[in-house]
Amino acid sequence: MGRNIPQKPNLDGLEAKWDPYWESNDVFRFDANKTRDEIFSIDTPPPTVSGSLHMGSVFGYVQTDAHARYRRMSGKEVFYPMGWDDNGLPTERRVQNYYGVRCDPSLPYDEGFEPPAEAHDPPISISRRNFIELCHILTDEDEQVFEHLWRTMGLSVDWKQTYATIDDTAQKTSQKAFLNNLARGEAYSQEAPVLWDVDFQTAVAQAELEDREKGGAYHKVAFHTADRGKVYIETTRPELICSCVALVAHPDDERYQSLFGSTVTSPIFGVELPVHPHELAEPDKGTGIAMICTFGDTTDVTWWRELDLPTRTVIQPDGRFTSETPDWLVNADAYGELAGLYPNQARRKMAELLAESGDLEGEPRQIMHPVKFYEKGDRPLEIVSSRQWFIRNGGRDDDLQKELLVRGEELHWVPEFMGVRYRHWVEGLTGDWLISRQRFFGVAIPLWYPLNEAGEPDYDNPIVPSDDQLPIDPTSHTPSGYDESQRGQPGGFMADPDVMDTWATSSLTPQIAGRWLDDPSFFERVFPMDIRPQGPEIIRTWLFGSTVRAHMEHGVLPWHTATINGWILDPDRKKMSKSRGNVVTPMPLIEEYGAEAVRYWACNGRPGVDTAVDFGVMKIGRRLAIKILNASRFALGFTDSDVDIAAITEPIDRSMLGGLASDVSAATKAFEEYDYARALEVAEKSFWSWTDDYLELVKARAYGDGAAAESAHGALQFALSVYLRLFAPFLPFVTEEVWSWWREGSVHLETWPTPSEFAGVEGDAAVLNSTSQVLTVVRRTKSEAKVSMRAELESLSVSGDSSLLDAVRAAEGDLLAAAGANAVAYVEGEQSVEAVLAPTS
RNA sequence: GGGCGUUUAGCUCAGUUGGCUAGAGCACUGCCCUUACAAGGCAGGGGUCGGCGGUUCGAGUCCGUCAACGCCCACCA
Repeated sequence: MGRNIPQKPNLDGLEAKWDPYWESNDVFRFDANKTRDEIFSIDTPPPTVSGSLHMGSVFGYVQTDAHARYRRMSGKEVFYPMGWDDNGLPTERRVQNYYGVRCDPSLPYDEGFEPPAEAHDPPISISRRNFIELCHILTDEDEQVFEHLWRTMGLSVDWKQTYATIDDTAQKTSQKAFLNNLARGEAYSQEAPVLWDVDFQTAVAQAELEDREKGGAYHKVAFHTADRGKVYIETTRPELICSCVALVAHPDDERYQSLFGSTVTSPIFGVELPVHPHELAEPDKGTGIAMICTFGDTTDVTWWRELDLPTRTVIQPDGRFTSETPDWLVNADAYGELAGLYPNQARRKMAELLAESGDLEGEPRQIMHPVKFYEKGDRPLEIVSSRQWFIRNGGRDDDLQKELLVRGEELHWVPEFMGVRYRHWVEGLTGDWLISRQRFFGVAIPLWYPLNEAGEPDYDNPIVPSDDQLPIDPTSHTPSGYDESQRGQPGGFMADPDVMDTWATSSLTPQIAGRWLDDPSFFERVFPMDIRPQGPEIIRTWLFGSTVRAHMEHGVLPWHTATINGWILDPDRKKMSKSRGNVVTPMPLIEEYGAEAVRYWACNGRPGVDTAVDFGVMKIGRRLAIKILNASRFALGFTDSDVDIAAITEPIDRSMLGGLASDVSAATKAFEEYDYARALEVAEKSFWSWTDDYLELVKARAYGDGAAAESAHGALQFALSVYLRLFAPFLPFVTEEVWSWWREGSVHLETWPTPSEFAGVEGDAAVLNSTSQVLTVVRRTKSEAKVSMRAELESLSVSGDSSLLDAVRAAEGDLLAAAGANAVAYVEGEQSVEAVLAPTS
């Protein structure tokens, strides 16, 4: 076998060389003919393609790839698909900004519409179908950018196993699962107050909320009692006085006992309002008595529901105050000042009105307080009553909650403490999972509603499509038994206009990637999956949602293990965010340091541990990769033939292999525990001592000939084969490059090294270890004397117990050559080494 | 207010069931062109392991407590 070893090997171009090779040779192709126990399946997170690429996008994926490569080498058939999460709001928002368009569902489809070459300003209004087409065009482009990144990073994905959360399979899967939920009573629709984003004009779910500290002001406002007295409330939202339905105080609050059961009238508007006791009212908050509006916050919703209060809505879905004067206002004149305003404008106006009327006590008191936002939104959420679809998630059902908590305990969490986040989330749920969104680019709720003779929909008896019709868009498909001309007509039907939230579809990634509906045999071979790798921030959404869906649909956990990666921080250990302008993107780093270096950095981050982008670590990774090239060149440079392991006879050679065998065990154990970082550390530490000590010790012998030289050649080849395989999960390009110098096929399809390979060549690790220690002293002596490492020794004396002396004696020839000594004196006694330099002539 | 995590050399981090004379890399200092590697190698200096208190023959490692930082959750009138 001829070897083709470059004179001056380097890392440049390895990504571009090996990625196409792997693809064209089907190296990572999944063979679905294997049985379930032969398969290792991965529920890869589908990245949001419309999102920005940053180091967080690389971090977790590389860690998962290391697992995938390890399992593949360990003999598993690895199911490693890749999905793209392209449906949903992020894509819509990106399309709006990218092209300068707005979706207007009332417009007709324009067949000849050409997307603007650059963002149009002001935005063009286009039909829903045109808008969706643009979403597809742009996500296709975004997906290519992601695929290019993943390939450059060397992810060992089977690129024939891809899906997108908006493709037909995903839509069909999502709709079928929803219809199953509906049939089993796990999905239901309801008219109810929901959290509402006024910019996107859609409902949002509890899982998508975040609190932000915002400035506000307490306004102390007088309500009037029947006996012309005043009762003060404090509110940050005086503009909602017109939607006030009651006052509330704690039942034990002495101050308000006399008011319970009586009524007060609101300032400005003169509306008569009851005063109720309720446990949730906190005596020490504000004045201890609060106004209940429909709806100012989620507590209002609780009071409204529990006290059975009327609904007086003033805020419209677009966030403005209604332009129609509400009919419940007694003094309606003032309302004209508020009509059409946004809440913050109305708040200022209302404060003026209250000041004028003398109902505002003192100046508003400025405070900072947490305000609920949609995580992708820019303005505070409002609460709007509307009809929405929900999937039960245990938020309103103790039995289901218990079942889901048990699932969380069954799941193997890596690291273990991440399971706590799941438990807390499930325990803290306050309602079912709101899945409907009043948006466009998503999987449609696959339902129609019959219209009665008055043209009103019967929401309780939706018209359900048959399985073979899926996927459907009810706004363009006609339900069977009806004619399209009956759409919107009395006695006819109407489509559910909503789409499902992205998570309602991505919670089914195991079913989508696993071909649940189209190929049951395939599904059985990959599901439940082995691992779900993901970030910690989506435990409450993706992980929990997936658990709910699999629990309901299949009665099992969707995976055996969840590996949760850490959070990525910028080089200054700050959270990366666009607004901070500290987002680090991967491509420039890959160009500067190489993909292997970035992979090395990612694999150095411990499982679940927050990790800063660290160029220093990348440099180390790059240096390691270069070292592998050079050491390999050395190890393979002596002979073109494979040396039989029987030729490995020298004690130090066998000693080196003995030590390597235990390193292999340690790395394997770490990988089995999903600790890729430890596996890398073990391999790296072992490799550096191999190059620093063993290679130096055997160098002279290896350059010679005869049996002693052949033993060294054999040991070098043997060890190199092991090291390349140990590093293959982390540094796939450089290991493949070296493998190609002397072996056929891909190193990534080779067997993971096992201790049994070492049978017959294992020696006592002490020989190499002891000799290395002696060599270190020799080096120190030379270093302190400031002479070359090639300087000759006049004498070399080793003291220690007999086992140490025997160990060194076994490697004496190599030690003499590496140390530059003529002889070693062995002395039984205290352990020490004495090296004396020869006088320089 | 509750929970989880982190706190080890100037920096970034290891340290697996308690045995450590506490490690690595970067940075710093010195030396070495040695035929795998100068985009390198060898060697060196540098730490009261966040504070306090306990358990133990022995604690970076276990327990309690406090503090700082980060994240998550919470009804935000």
